[in-house]
Amino acid sequence: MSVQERKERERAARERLIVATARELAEQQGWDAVTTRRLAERIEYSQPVLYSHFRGKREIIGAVALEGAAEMAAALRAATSAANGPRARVTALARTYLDFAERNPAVYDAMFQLDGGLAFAVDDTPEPLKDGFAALLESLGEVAGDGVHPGLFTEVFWAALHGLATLTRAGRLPPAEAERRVELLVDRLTLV
Amino acid sequence: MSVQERKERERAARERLIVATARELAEQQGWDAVTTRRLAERIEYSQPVLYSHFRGKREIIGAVALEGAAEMAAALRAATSAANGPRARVTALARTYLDFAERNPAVYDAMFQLDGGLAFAVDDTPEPLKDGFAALLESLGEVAGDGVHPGLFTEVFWAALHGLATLTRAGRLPPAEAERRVELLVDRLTLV
DNA sequence: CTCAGTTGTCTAGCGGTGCTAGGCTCGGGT
DNA sequence: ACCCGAGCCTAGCACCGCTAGACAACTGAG
Repeated sequence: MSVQERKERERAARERLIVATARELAEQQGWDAVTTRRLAERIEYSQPVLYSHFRGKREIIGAVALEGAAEMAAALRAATSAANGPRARVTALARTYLDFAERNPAVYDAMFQLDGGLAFAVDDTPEPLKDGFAALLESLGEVAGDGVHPGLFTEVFWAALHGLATLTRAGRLPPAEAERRVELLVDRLTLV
Repeated sequence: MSVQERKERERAARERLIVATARELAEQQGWDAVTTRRLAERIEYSQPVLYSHFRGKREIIGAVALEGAAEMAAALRAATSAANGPRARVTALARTYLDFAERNPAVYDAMFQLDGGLAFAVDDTPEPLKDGFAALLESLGEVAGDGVHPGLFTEVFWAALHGLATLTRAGRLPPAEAERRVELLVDRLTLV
């Protein structure tokens, strides 16, 4: 039976290699450069091997997105747990979110711009995505204000962060004033 | 000279036809379905004709985006001019913005999600785009609050709207509570 | 009225894409 | 020792954006 186990381990390792390589290639040259041929060449296998792990390119993007969601959730929790008081936590959260988006543009795209075939905001949403939202909710729920549903508030705050992240990166907003926009957003949206 | 003028008119008409057809096809079946072949077939010309009007597909997307920006600016101005008082204007603005994004998803994508080769937030930004931002600024500048730069406030508010629009349409936010999110956003961000 | 030249359009094709059918090789179980 | 199936690759499909080059039609000069 050990042979089979070894094969499964190797298979799992190769799957991680595919996802890591796709992510790396996307960060280096953008998602347009992540073609099945190039990806296959980089992992030193032929194209069809990719399809024995994933249904298609979309699923590979989805796998990168899930990896990114887990990382982002961890980053957000690390930042907020190091801050004192609700207000400071929210500021740290916002900065960390935008920082993550700026430092990992390809991963951020996989999560929110591209079609990775992932289900959001429904029952069978993958765990990392739910957990990412939960990480936001933990800090933002504190400052929603009385009578405001924490989930709804989190959605609105998140949408604002997402808008800032995407518009800035797409050149729709000048990057110079980014920090002042964050301050304004936190100032206005949070109570306390 | 009249012959030349007629040809120019026909040429301009055909260019409008290309843009209108691209937009229609994108709204019907998504931008993925807007291929140069299909587009050429719909306008009943061969592919190369497209390239005598536009440098490439990107420019066609850009043309749809400009058309959309002009329409959106007009819609925003119509909505805000019909509302009484700064606060009501902002609410009307937000609703109209999100409504436009929902009703014209392909056009909204052309404006803000896809690469239409357009320059934003710089000197040689095309007029319709500047005007769209101006339409936002007219109503939002009123409620920025003392000491807050109207342009900066407009950028933040716009980012929030953009985030709501894109996340909702991508299935990242449940559509049911959309109206309550707008109310919350306007409540918190606007002073007065 | 003829004819050269320009203008406009088309056919055909290049190099790329995501994806898959079918054959080959090689290792494991009997 | 042999057979068989898993695993991988080569080759190819249909499509993509884009373009070179041939051809037709119209313009304007003689």
